[in-house]
Amino acid sequence: MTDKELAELMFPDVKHDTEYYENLYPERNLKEGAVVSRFAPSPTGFVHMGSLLAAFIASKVPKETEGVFYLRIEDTDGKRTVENGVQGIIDDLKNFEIDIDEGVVSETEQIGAYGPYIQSERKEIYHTYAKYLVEQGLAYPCFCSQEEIDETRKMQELNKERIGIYGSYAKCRFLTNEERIEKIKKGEPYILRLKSPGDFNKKIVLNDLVRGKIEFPENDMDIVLIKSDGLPLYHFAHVIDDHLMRTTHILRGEEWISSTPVHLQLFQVLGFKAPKYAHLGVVMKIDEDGTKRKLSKRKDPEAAVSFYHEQGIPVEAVKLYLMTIANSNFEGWWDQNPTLGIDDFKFDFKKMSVSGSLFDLEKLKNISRSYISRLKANELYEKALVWAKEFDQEFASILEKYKDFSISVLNIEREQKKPRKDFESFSSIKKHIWYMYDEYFNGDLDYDFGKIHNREDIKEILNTYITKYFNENDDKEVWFNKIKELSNELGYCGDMKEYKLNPDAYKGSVADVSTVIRVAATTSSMTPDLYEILRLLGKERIEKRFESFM
RNA sequence: GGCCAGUUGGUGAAGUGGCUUAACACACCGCCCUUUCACGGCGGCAUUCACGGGUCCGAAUCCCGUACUGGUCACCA
Repeated sequence: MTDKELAELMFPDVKHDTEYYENLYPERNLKEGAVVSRFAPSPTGFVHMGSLLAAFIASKVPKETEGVFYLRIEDTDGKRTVENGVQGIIDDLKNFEIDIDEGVVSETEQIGAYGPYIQSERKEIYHTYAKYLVEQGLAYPCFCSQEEIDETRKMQELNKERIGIYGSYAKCRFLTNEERIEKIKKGEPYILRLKSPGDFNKKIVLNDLVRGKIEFPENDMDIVLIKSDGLPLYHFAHVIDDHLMRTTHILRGEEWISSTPVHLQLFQVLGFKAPKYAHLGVVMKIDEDGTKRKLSKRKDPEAAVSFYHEQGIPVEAVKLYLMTIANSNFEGWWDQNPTLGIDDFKFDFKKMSVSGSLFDLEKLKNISRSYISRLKANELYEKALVWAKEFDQEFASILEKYKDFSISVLNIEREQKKPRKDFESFSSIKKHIWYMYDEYFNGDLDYDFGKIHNREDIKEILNTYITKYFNENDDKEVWFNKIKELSNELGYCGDMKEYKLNPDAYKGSVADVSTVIRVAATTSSMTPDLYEILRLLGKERIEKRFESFM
């Protein structure tokens, strides 16, 4: 019996030969140096920081080289897939403005000429290549039961041997085709294994784009190619798909490094040209017990990419953060080129950190603060509004109702060489400016006065200010001079330097007087420029607030 | 346990044999500026690059060993 007959018996449904698919999915006609890469998650729900980093880099490099970035769904393991998992991934990518050129664009839609981009829809393709391997005598059916495999493992553990199906442990490898065919005809269940040509004593070199040369023993395990459910194992699917989709660069997490020898071998056995590999360091977190570990979807809410979307951390800020993790020279570059964006920066694999970096939320927030501070007031307004419409409708309606006013509020101490950096996210805006809106400025308000506690003193300051010194039309200098006069009139020191020299000679200083006005108008002793705030609030509102306080 | 990789301050890191008395950024601390809070400015924060040996006139940088950390060893991806 020949291998061909065996193959025919095992894969009776295969209609085409491998040539057919090679022609169906021809080499891409791209310019020299164009990178084709992909993001290929399994649909387990949402994207987390670590995968987002991989997706981000994988999308950036093609962008730089006029290549192609596509999304493929790896759902060959039914147990892993989660309801709405695909949609979750698509949403997360969309939220972070990682655009795909090809692949799965919605639960029901795929675009591009190299599909299908969902592995469970590619069964026939895998079978075609599996059949080819059987025909060539490079793969064989294995009839071992799970129990037998476990048995072998136990024995190997006992003898301190390498664990796995290789050499003489690959029992079914030595069956004759007659025996194989007979078993199949009897209906014995089987899977497909690679007849590994590798030699454990020989070395194979992986030239990783990030890590450089890594040397491994060749793979000699007869790994599973097709599972009993007829779907391929990851390794097999990866090789077939990335070849047929003409991927040039595989960017993935470092957890894949150790299986790369298997992949390289598969490429070779199938006669494919192997792509370039770049294994990215994973994003880590310090656990409660002080140890480093991979950021986990289940344990760490901040690992979910949707968390940042909800928090209103601008997508640009997250990308900026990822870029600084990916290439540490980016931060300095951005500082030198504040008007340029990530797209203008050239990513460099060699500058990528090899070991997994700790996820630093503080740093992210800081970057977010800087980013927001560089926005024009109207840009900030628009972005904040988009966020609020999704996560804080009440605030959104207020922003819309008082559009110009809101932009003015957001503009306080903004468009200047060193703008304020008090908003770390869109969600934090409200807590900094709520008092500018009467809708929020009511009910039981909590006034936080500084040094001056005496109610009579406070009343005196407010009364004198509003009756004698307040004029809406004053410019800032006049205004502040009046505050000084007011201070002097009531026994506070109008000059800070003088006050610091002689604090005991006065009831307090102009700073204390300002604080009283500030707090009466806003309840908070920590606000940006008082003059601007009073100006925007307007006389009527200020009077009302002072009165209601008194 | 086998295989692979990594180890520079609280964090991210620069650094590829002399220019390093170890950049820069975040965090933290101090001072200054200042009508509050911020912003900003200045300064502090690793006598030392996991440890031990070796090579060399010279090592964070090269070699060996040890320790520790991470990854991986499935009909998961």
